[in-house]
Amino acid sequence: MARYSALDPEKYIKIRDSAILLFFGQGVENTTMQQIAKNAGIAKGTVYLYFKGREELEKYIFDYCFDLHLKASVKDVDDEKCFTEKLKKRIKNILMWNAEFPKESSIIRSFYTPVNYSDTEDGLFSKSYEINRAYIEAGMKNGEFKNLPIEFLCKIVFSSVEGISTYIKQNSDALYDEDLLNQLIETVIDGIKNH
Amino acid sequence: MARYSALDPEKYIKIRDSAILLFFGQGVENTTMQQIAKNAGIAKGTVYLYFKGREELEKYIFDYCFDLHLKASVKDVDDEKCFTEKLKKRIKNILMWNAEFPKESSIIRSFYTPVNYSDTEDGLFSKSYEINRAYIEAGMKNGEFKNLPIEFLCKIVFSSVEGISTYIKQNSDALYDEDLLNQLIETVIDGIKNH
Amino acid sequence: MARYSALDPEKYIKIRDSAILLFFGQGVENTTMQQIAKNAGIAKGTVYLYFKGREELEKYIFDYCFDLHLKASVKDVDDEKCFTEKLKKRIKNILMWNAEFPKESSIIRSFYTPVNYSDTEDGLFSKSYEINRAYIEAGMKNGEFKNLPIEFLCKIVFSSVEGISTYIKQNSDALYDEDLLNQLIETVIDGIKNH
Amino acid sequence: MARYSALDPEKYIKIRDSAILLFFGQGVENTTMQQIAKNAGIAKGTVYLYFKGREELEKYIFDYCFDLHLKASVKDVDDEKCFTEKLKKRIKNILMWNAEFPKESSIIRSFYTPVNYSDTEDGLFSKSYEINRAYIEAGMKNGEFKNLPIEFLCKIVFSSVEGISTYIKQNSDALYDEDLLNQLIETVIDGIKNH
DNA sequence: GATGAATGAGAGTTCATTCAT
DNA sequence: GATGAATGAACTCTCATTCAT
Repeated sequence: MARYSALDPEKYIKIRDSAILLFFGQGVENTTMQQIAKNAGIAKGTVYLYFKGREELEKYIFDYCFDLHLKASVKDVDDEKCFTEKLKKRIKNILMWNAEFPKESSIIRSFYTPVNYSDTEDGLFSKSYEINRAYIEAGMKNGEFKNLPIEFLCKIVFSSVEGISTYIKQNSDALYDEDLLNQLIETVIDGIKNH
Repeated sequence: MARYSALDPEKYIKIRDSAILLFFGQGVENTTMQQIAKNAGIAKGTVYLYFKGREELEKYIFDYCFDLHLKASVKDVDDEKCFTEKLKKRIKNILMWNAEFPKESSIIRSFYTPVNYSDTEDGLFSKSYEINRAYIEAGMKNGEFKNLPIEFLCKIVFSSVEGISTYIKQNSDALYDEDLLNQLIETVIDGIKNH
Repeated sequence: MARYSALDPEKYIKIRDSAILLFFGQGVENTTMQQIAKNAGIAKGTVYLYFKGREELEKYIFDYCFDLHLKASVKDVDDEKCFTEKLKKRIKNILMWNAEFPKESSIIRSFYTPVNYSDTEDGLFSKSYEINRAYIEAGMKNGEFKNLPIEFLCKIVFSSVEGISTYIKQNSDALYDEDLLNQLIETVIDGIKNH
Repeated sequence: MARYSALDPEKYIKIRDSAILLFFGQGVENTTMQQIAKNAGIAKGTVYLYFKGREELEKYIFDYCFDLHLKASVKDVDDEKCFTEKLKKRIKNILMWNAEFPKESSIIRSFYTPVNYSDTEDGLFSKSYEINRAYIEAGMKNGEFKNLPIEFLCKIVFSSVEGISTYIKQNSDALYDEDLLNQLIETVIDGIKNH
C-alpha cells in the first residue's frame, strides 16, 4: 500500500494523525484533502507524494486503525486456559482499546456502513472476525458455547462488544470497576454459553 | 415535514423510492440530487418542488424509514404477558422488518455514525430506544432481568439485535425456522436475564 | 405592447401593482416572476397570458411609470408665460410627482444604468427629455438662459432635478414650504439663466 | 479585502480588469463568474482562490473603482484659495477622471440604485460625499455659497456633476475646451453661490 | 522532494418559461 | 382563460488532483 521509498516516514505519521483527528471530529466525508494537509503542517501536493489519492489515504487510515485494534485485541489472550476465558480477555482488550483510542475506534466504525457492503466476514473486518471465529468454534466444539451456527455466534459477540463499548463511552468509570466490567462482559458470555 | 399541498402524492413516493434505492445501493453521501431525479423519472428541478433541498429530503427519507421501523417494532407486543416475552416479540418484529425492508433498515443504519455523535439515547433513534428502555426497566424492577445499569442493558439489546440481523441477512432461512429464530433471540435474553 | 384583447383588464393592474411594489422593495433584478404572480394573487402561468415574458413585463412597468411621470410633469406648464416659469413649473411638477409616487419614480431611476447605455437623449427617457429641450431651447434663443450647448443645459436640468428629489426624499417638509421649495428650484435656474 | 498572500498579484489585475470590462459592457447583474474567469484567461475555480465569492469580488471591484475616483478627485484641490475654487477644481478632477476612466466611473454608478437605499450620505459614497460637504459647508459659512440646507447643496452639486459628465461623455471635446469647460462648471457654481 | 496555484468536473440550487388539465 | 407542476439551462461554489517551479 504505502510506498515507504525514500519518502520521509515522519510525514506519513503527520498525515495519518491529521486525517485521524479530522475524520473523527467531522466525519470522513466532510474532510477535505486540503484540511488534512494543512492540519498536518504540509502542503496539499505533498499528500499526493505519499498517497496516490484520497482513496488510498482512506484505506491507509482504516488499515492503520484496524491494525492497532487487531494487535491490542490479541494481547495475552493465549495465557487464558479455556475458550470462555480467552474470549473474555479478548473482549476486555477491545473495550480497553476502544476507550484508549476513541478516535481510532470511532473511525473503524465509520467504515462499517457508508455503503451497504457485507461487513464482517469478507469485508474489512475479516481478520478480526477470523480470530473471534477460531475461539468460538473451538469453544463450541468444546461444549463451552451453545451449539448454534458459528456465523451467528461470531456476529452476536461482535455486535455485543460494540454495545458495551457504546455504554462505556458514556460511562467510562465502568472500565475501572473490575466487578462491573466483568458483569458487562458476562452478559455477552451468558448469551452464548451452554447453561 | 413533507408538504402534501396540491403536489402529486405519487411523486413523493417516486422520489422517496428512488432515493432509498440509491442511498442503499451507493450510500447516502455518494448519491446526487440529479441521480435521484433521473432515477425517479423526473427532472432535477422537480425534486425541489417536493423538498426544499437535499437536507430536507434526507431527513424525510430517514424519518420515513424510521417510522416504518418503529411501527413494525411495536406490533402485538402488548399481547405478551411478561417483559421478557414483550421484548422477545419486539426483537422478532424488528428482525422480520429488517429482512422485509433491507433497503430501509440499511438506510437507518447509515445515519448512525456519519460523524461521531452519540447515537441512540438522544439522537435520531431516541424514540425506538425509549420503548426498549421502558420494557427493560420494568423487567429489571420485576426481577426478570439482571440488575445492571439500565443504559447498559438497553445498549446491549440494541446492538445484539443488530448482530442477529446481520446474521439473518446472510442466512435468511433462519427467519422461517421458528426454533432457530427463537434460539437466536434467546441468546440476547440469556445475556440479560437473571439466572 | 400589452395586448388588451379579451383578457381581464383588472389583471393587468394587479400584476403591475404587484411588480411595482416588489421592484421598489427589493430591486428589479431580485424579483422573480413567481413573486410577482403570488403578490398579485394570481398564478404564475397567468402572468404569461398577459405578458410574453419577463422582458415585456419589465418594459410595460417602466412605460407605465414613465407615462405617469410624463403626464404629471406637463400639468399647467403652459399656463406660465416665460420659459423660465414654464421650466420651474415643470420641475415643481416632477418633484411633487416623485414625492407622491416614490415607488414609481424609484423604478424609473432603476432603469437608468443597469447597463451602460446612453441614457436620456435616445433612450428610454427621450420623451421627457424632448419636452425639457423644447422649453430650454426656446428660452435660450429668447435670452432667458445662458447660451450654452443645448444638450448640456438639458442634462444639467435633468440631473439637478434628480438632486433636489434626493434631498426631498429625506426632507419631505421642503415640499410644503413654498419659500424653501422655490429656493431649491431657483438653484437650478440660477445655474442656467443669463445673469 | 484583497488578500495579497502569495497569490499572483498580476492575476488580481487580470480578474479585476476582466470584471470591469464585463460589468461595464453588460452590467453587473448579467455577468457570471464563468465569464469573468474566461475573459481573464483563467479557470473558473481560480477566481475563487483570489476572491471568496461573487460578493467579495463585487465589493473589491467597487472599492477599487471608487478609490481611483476618490484619489483623482482630491488632486491639487488644496492649492486653491477660496472654497469656490476648491470646489471647481474638485469638479474638474472628477470630470476628467470620468472621461479617462469611463468603465470605472460607469461601474461606480451602477452601484447607486440596485435597490432603493439611500445613496450618498451613509452609503457607499459617503467618503466622497463627506469631502464635498466639508468644502460646501465652509463656503457657506464663509458667505461664498447660498445659505441653504447643507444636505441640499451637497446633493445638487453631486447630481450636477453627474449631469455634466453625461454631457461630456457624448461631447468629449468639451473637456479640452478650457473656456467651455469652465462655463459648464460655472453653471453648478452659479446655482449655489451667493449673487 | 515539496509546494500551492491552477484546473475543471460536478455538486446543489434557482427560476423563466411551458403546457396539460 | 386560469392554473401551477414540470422542466432544464444556467448559476455559484467546492474540491480532488495535477504540475511548473
